[in-house]
Amino acid sequence: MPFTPVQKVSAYESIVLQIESAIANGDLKAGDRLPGERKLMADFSVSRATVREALRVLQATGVVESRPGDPRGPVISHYSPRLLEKSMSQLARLDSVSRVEVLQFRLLLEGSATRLAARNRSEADLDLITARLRELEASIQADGAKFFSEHVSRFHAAIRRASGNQLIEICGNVIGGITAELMVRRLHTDADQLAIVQRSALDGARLVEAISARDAEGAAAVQVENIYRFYADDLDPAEVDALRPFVDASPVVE
Amino acid sequence: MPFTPVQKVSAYESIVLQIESAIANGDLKAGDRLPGERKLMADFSVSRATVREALRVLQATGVVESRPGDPRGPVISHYSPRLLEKSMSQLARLDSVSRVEVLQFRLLLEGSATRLAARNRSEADLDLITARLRELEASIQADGAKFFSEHVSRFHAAIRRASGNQLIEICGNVIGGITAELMVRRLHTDADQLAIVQRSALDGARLVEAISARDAEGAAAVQVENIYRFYADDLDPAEVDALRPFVDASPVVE
DNA sequence: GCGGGTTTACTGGTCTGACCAGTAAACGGA
DNA sequence: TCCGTTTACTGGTCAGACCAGTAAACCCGC
Repeated sequence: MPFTPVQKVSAYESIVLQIESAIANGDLKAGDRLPGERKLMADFSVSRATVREALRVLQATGVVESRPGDPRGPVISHYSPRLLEKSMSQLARLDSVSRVEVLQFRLLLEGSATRLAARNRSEADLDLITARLRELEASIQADGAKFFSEHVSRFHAAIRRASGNQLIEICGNVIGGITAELMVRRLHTDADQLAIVQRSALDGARLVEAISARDAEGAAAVQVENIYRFYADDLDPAEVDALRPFVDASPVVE
Repeated sequence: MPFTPVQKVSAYESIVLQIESAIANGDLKAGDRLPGERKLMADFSVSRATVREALRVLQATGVVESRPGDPRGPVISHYSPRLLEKSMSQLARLDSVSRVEVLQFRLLLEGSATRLAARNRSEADLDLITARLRELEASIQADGAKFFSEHVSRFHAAIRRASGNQLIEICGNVIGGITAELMVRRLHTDADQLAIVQRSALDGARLVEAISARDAEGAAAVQVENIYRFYADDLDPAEVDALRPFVDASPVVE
């Protein structure tokens, strides 16, 4: 018998559902305004407390934004990766998720982003990437490894942007942010910071060259190899072994 | 001047922040209980309405769960991919995100999941994958394309599970769910459903063989090729072109 | 007629205090 | 010792109130 389990939905949940489906089917779209809380409480015939709880969850899930005092009411948000960021770092921080899994995922995303960037980049993309590389180099010249993590993040972000795939770009940004913490720790524990960082900048230059030449496989290989080498010393043999497939999948073309 | 923009945090936000950081630094962990709302309102010295709004956003972001009548109070949740699912389908459904981007991402994830599965699968993994393939074949025998999408999803999910990378697994599950809609539409519009579906099942058999033989590259190639072919007819040449790199990166080994 | 300060009518944020249906643990009788 | 009953409490909802803050309407001097 195809009975479905009953699910009692509370008043505020029903409001959330109604508003979400109004957005899903196009009745409401980003930028539109919801009525104020007092109007909503009349529309749904619930108390204000209930309306507010509904608005709170819509706000927490990035669906609407409200500002006190605004007579125009809450506004349907434009997309922001905030929620994705939050949920993915939640996942990555799980005890059951190992460093290796995070690094595998990173290699995967950065590798493809780079491959796509080399294929699809516009001149403007290339300019931005080059500019970010220059900033990175200048920062190393001036302050050594001090601001390396910030600048290399921006450099990589520019490459992801050039990939033309927003899914890869945004997931890459998120994972990049998470691994940035690892990176800072990595640099902190290593005496030979400067050598590592300079090596990374050199790889960056080769990378930009390959992207500029639209050499997708070459670019991806340099990128993946660079990231891999950055963490490799820190990992034990088993971990290294688990990472190899992601590096070898993009053989370095010399 | 390094001034930081002031950010007034409201009462309920402060509560959310405090509870979240208590979890982050280990004072609270999954399974632990929060005091009831009345106790919390005394602890934070705010009204119950404020406590409830805080609990609502914690609940919406999957941090806590509460059940009416439970004298033990709200409980800190175990991780669930619900939020990740929600935020990623939010992203994938954006108008600015094209079908091709979603499919690229899917090829990327399924390809690596398969590669890893072939390397890392346990015997139990292999058994489960095989069982899912048998179910898929039986379903086609009995009902043709009718339940294809459900069964093939479960088959792929089993492979992702065997990959041993939870990031790839969960993201793959999410994207799988999203593309399942595309799949249903695809099958609906095609007169030759049965042929497509049978072909897919054949690929599945080759896939299981390769995973069983721990042939990572072979498995990945079959998987990616299969998914690609499934949608290829539906796409225009430019879209096909954007997908090729993801297919060619795993050359078919005959 | 037109800018710029002032008023005003609202907004969202918070509080108090109340009632209800439902739960789980303590209680009590067999 | 077991099982039904009570009970004290839970979360969900409501009504009504106050406040700080906003934006648009207003009005005044020019």
